Amino acid sequence: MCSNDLCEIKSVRSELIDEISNKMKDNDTIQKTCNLFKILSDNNRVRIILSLQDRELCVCELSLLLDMSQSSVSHQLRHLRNSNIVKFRKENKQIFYSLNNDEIIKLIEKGEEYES
Amino acid sequence: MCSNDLCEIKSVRSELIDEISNKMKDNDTIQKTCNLFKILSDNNRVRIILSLQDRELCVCELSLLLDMSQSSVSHQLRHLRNSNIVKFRKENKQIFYSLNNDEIIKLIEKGEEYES
DNA sequence: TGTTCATATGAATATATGTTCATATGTGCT
DNA sequence: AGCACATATGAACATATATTCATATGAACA
Repeated sequence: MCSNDLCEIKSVRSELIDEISNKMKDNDTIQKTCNLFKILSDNNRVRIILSLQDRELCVCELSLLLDMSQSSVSHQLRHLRNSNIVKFRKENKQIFYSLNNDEIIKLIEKGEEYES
Repeated sequence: MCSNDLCEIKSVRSELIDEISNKMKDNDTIQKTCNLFKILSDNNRVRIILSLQDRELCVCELSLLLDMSQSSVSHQLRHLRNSNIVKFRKENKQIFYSLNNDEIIKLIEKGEEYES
């Protein structure tokens, strides 16, 4: 028997559901992970990250390399900054971006390896 | 010197950009990876996947467990089916969903481990 | 065959997100 | 001080996506 108002189903295994619910990861943890994956869900953002592997590039070089407008690159870099994925360094008029570390590359590669 | 119309920047390192461009991964590969990450960018979808680890559940059990409407669960399961992440089995009136394999769990855990 | 349970699905809605456009900020140079 | 280069940013716009609502489909059962 099932006494919920979400659905009328009678054949729910309540004990199993309770058990899974208790073992379920903390929602904040899941949300944090999802936010990271969301960063990696955009083609242009991933291409920016891949471009910054092993070197630093300035905004216009990224813009030129990836065929994106300067504004678009800048907006995406802001997301990557906020997510602590990239850092930057000012040199004269230019701002050079680079990866904070290689962890993000490894994660992308794990995604790439999935079912391939 | 730089002869592009994307930006007016003169200090672009053209040779470096060409080199990176040549080494850049195939765009289809990147897009495919991004699509996978996009699947994992939604909290409810990830919770469905985590719930299906080690067992099969029917739609209403998922709905009850995750406090989502039946319709919403069903829509999300469609995405997971289309991405080949889950499979299903019919038993009488119910449809039991389960993971195709554990690769997706491992990927989620990799994301969780990132900067933690 | 009519009813209930279980799930799927299309349309509508609200929200989130990426890009563009215009402009602001800031640096170096003449 | 004025100008060109380099980047950042807010607003507007278009698109994508998640949820809800209503309804369709389908199986079991009386």
